[in-house]
Amino acid sequence: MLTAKQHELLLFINQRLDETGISPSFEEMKEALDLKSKSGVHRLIGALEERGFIRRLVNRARALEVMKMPEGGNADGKNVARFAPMTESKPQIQIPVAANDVMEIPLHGKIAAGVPIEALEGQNSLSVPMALLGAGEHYALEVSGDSMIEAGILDGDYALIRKANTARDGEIVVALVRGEEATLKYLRREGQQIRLDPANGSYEPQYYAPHEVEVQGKLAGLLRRYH
Amino acid sequence: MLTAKQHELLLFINQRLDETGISPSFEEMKEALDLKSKSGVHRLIGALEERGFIRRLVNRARALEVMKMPEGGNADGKNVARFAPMTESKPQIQIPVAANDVMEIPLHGKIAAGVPIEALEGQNSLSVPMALLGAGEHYALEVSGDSMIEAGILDGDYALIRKANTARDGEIVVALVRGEEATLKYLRREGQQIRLDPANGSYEPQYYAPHEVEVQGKLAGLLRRYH
DNA sequence: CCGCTTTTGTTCTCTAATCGTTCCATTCAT
DNA sequence: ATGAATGGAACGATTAGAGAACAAAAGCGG
Repeated sequence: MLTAKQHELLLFINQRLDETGISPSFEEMKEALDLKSKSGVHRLIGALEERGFIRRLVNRARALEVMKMPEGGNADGKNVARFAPMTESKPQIQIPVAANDVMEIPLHGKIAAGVPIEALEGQNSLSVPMALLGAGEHYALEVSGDSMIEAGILDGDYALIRKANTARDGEIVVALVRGEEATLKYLRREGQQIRLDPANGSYEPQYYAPHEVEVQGKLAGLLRRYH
Repeated sequence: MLTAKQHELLLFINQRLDETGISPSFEEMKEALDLKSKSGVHRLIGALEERGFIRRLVNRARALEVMKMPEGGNADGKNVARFAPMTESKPQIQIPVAANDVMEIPLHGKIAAGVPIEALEGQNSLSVPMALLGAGEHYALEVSGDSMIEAGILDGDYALIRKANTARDGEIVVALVRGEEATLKYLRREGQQIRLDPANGSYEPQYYAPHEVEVQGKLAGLLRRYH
C-alpha cells in the first residue's frame, strides 16, 4: 500500500503524535526525512491522504491526524493489553449506497466508564445518513451514562465514531485507558499529560500519561430517538 | 479459486505488507516469483484483483492492499495474543445493505424563537434510518439557538419531527404560537393554560391560552454532526 | 483591534530515477 | 497445432529531490 518514503513519513508522524500530541510541521517532516525542500513532504502527505492513512485540514498548521497504520507498524508498541486492535489490519471498505446517501455501519456495543468497547460484535448495524459522517471508517456505540450530558450527549444516544489514532485538543474521543476501559470524553493535553474531560460537573477530569491512553476514534455524529 | 502462481504471489504480497508495511513493486514481485518479466506479474495482479483478494490504485507505485486471504492462509501469523476476537484477520468487504430501512424526509428549514417554520422549502431533504422514526409523517428542522440545551438539543442539530396535532404533557413539540412563531419546547398543561418550557435556565417558561398554541409535531429523533 | 513579523503551508518548475503498462514474440504443455 | 504462460523491451506515468516565490495563519507589540 505504501512506498518506503510514505511509510517512513507515516511512522514519523505517528511517533510525534504519540509523544507530543502535536503534529509535526512540514519543515520538521522535511528534516526528519532528511530532505532539503518541503515540496516533497507535500507530495508524500498527499499520497498518504489519498490512501486513507492520514487526514488533514488543508491550510492549517500542524493539523494532521493518523487514521490507521500499515500492517507491520504498530502504532505504539507500549500498550500491552489491547481490547481493540486499533489498527484494524484490513479496514472495511464502506461504499456509499447509490440510491440514498446512506451507509451501514457496525454497532459495536455500549460505551461508558468501565465497559470495554468490544462485547457483542453481533450482526448489529445502523443505517446512517452519509451527511453525518464523512470520509473514513466508522462505527457506532450506544452511549451509557451521563458523563457527557453537558455536551448534549445523553444516555441511550448512538455515538457515531470515526476510527482514528489521534485527535486534536478539545475533540470528543473514544479513549481506551490502560487497555481496560473505554470512555467517551473530551481529549485535552496538559504538558506531558493527557486529560480526559467529562462534560458533567459531577465528574472530575482525569489525568494520564500519554502511553496509558489510546485514542480509538473521534465522535463524528450522534443519533437520538425519542420514545 | 486461485492458481498456484496467484496463490504464491498473494502470499508474498501479504507477507511483505505484514513485515514491512510497504507494498512490493512489480520488479520485486517478479523476483520473488522467479519470473523474468513484469508482465506476468501484471496479469497475476489483475487476476487477484478480479477475484477480490487484493485491491489497488492503478498507476500508483506500491499501492497494493490485501482484502482477504484464501482459506488456509492465516493473514498475520505472528500476532500471537489478540484480545479482541477481531473476527477475521482480513475482514470481508462490507457492502452496505441496500438502504431499504431508510426514509427521505423533507428538511423544512430552521426552527427557533421568532422564526416561522415555513421559509425555504427548498429541495432539501435528509435520509434517515427508519429506526429513528416510526410510523407517521415526518420532517426535519435545523435547530437554531440554545433554548433546549439542557435537553441535549444543541444549536445546529437536526430535529426529526413527527407530524401531530396533539401531544402529551412533557413531550417536546414544535409549537406554533399565535400563528406567528414556531419553537421547539416542552409542552405542559397547567389548568386552563398551556405552558411551553425551554430547557435552559436562562429562559423563562411561557404561558398561553390553548387557542394560541398549535402543536405541529412531536420530536421523534435527533441528528448531530461533529465537525 | 491594527499592523507587522514569523512560521507554516502551497505551488511551480526542473531533473532523474523508479515503477507500471502494453504489445509482441517465444516457449511450454497438452 | 493451440491455448496458456512467459520473456522482452519500449513507453508512459508516478515518485522523488531540489529550489524559490508566494499565500495563509499565528503571534506579538502597540
